[in-house]
Amino acid sequence: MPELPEVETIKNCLQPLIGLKVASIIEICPAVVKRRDFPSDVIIGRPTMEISRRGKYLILSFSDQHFLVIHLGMSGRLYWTIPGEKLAKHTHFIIGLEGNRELRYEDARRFGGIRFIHDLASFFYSMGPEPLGADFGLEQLRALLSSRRAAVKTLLLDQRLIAGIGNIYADEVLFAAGIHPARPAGELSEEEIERLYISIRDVLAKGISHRGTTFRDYRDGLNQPGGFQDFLMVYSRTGQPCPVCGHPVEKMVIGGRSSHYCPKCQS
DNA sequence: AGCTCACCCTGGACGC
DNA sequence: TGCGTCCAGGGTGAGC
Repeated sequence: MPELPEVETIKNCLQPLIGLKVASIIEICPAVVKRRDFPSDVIIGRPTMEISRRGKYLILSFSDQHFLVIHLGMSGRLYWTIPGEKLAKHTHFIIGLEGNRELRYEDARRFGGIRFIHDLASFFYSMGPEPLGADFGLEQLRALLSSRRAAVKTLLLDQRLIAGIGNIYADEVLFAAGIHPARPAGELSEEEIERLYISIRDVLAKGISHRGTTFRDYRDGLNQPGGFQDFLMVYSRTGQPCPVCGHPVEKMVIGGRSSHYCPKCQS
């Protein structure tokens, strides 16, 4: 389940590919291409100019406004290797690069996808701010939550409000903030909003520093697992003792998503 | 406008 | 052992 910290880690791993020219594109499973503003061979011969991230999307930039925008869904992997390496079972897309390297896209459950896009700004038009960005402030978070009746967790998952938070980090952020995930967002106190703001930045940053969470499928840009799973406090720990107070972690469904929390530490 | 929910997909866990 | 069932989840869009 690649969320912001996982995609950021992949982005960092792929930086050595910048400047390498695209030699070939092999679409093993064309269905993973969700949008095609231009034919794939248009970028052959062009170097990758930039590899960046927006929310949970990874962006490969080529000259003249040609972008490959990749979402990994829940089981997607994007990593580089050498062409001779054995092909994994669910490899759907391969970008051959000069220098005997290739970028492979794997996705067992096919929730993810690749988009060939010209107008990046319009694609990301409705996406919320980057929570680790310098321009994401407490004021902004307060405004997003005010007078909303939906559960605070549901709003944290809404990419139009904040970009990049998924189910794992939403649960971990709310635990760190001591806020029950089902609380109506508009009822949070000023102090709780401040704790939430700090926790969002803190937990996401810790996730990045541990190279992401490998709960099951996630691998980084070198096909290696992350390390943050060893630091999860509540996610997928139903029935196990809360690391802080020892009370068993509980699970409930909020907005159709399984949500894990400590009923003593979070209110 | 705000909110909820079904849908897509398939591997893995679990029960019988 | 093998089969059937259920669960996981991001984004999208329908419907209230």
